[in-house]
Amino acid sequence: MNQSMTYEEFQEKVGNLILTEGGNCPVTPVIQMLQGKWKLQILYELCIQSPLRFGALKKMLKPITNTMLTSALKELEADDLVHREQYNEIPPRVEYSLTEQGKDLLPVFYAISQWGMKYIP
Amino acid sequence: MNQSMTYEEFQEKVGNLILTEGGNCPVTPVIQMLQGKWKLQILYELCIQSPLRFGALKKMLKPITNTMLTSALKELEADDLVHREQYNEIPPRVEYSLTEQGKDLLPVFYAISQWGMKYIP
DNA sequence: TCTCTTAGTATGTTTTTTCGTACCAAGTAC
DNA sequence: GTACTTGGTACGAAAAAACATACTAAGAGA
Repeated sequence: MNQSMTYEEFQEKVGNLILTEGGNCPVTPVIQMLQGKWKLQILYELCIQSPLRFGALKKMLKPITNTMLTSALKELEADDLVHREQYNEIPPRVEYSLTEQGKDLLPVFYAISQWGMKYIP
Repeated sequence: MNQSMTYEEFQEKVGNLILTEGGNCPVTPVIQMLQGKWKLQILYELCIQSPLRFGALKKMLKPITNTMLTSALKELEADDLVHREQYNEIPPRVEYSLTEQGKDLLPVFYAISQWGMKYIP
């Protein structure tokens, strides 16, 4: 969407879409999929830099615990947003990157960054 | 952002931005502000239809409880994303709408809806 | 042999969210 | 006088999320 779309245009476009789809909303399930303390953060880090190893990701999201990072990554993988590549080396190496579906979330992060640049001091 | 921006272009643009801002990232704080089970849902409902009364909002987010809706709305109001207009009538009437800052989140929801239309069956 | 490495897992506990129920004001309709 | 209305609040209980800590494999280097 270009930045010049008005509120009313959005209501018309997306609002009508939702009404005509009969409850099959294209936004609500996505919101739910991205819910959780770390998911958006992880996806965003992988937008900026990719692939990233488990340890690197952990360092970037600093106060995160192993358990949290593991479980969030598993869920993102299950939703096919993140790809996990395991190399059978010692010590182990695992690299995480965005899938095509994950990369398609870029416009979301771009829109967020636009808002942030306007309003975050 | 137009849909044709590539992953690499985003990395370059936003990635450089973050590096040059020295940790003052325009995305992370926004993500955190929008965190919580109901906040994005509420904002989205107010994108589609506005203003909405407390009761109407509650109906749209159906399994939500009074407590949750109240606290989420308060936080959104504190972040100046949602405006609360109280009419002194009996029975009480309170209407919620997006502020200008709130309306500026439209591109985010538009981007989400684009993703949803592509990938949600 | 001892230590270091990485990418986790297992466990139990603490902290945070969320829920459920009851309650309020104060005017209108019956 | 009774019930109904709305937009909440208060409280404790239940559920969920997050945490800290300890542990693993299996090779490299000292």
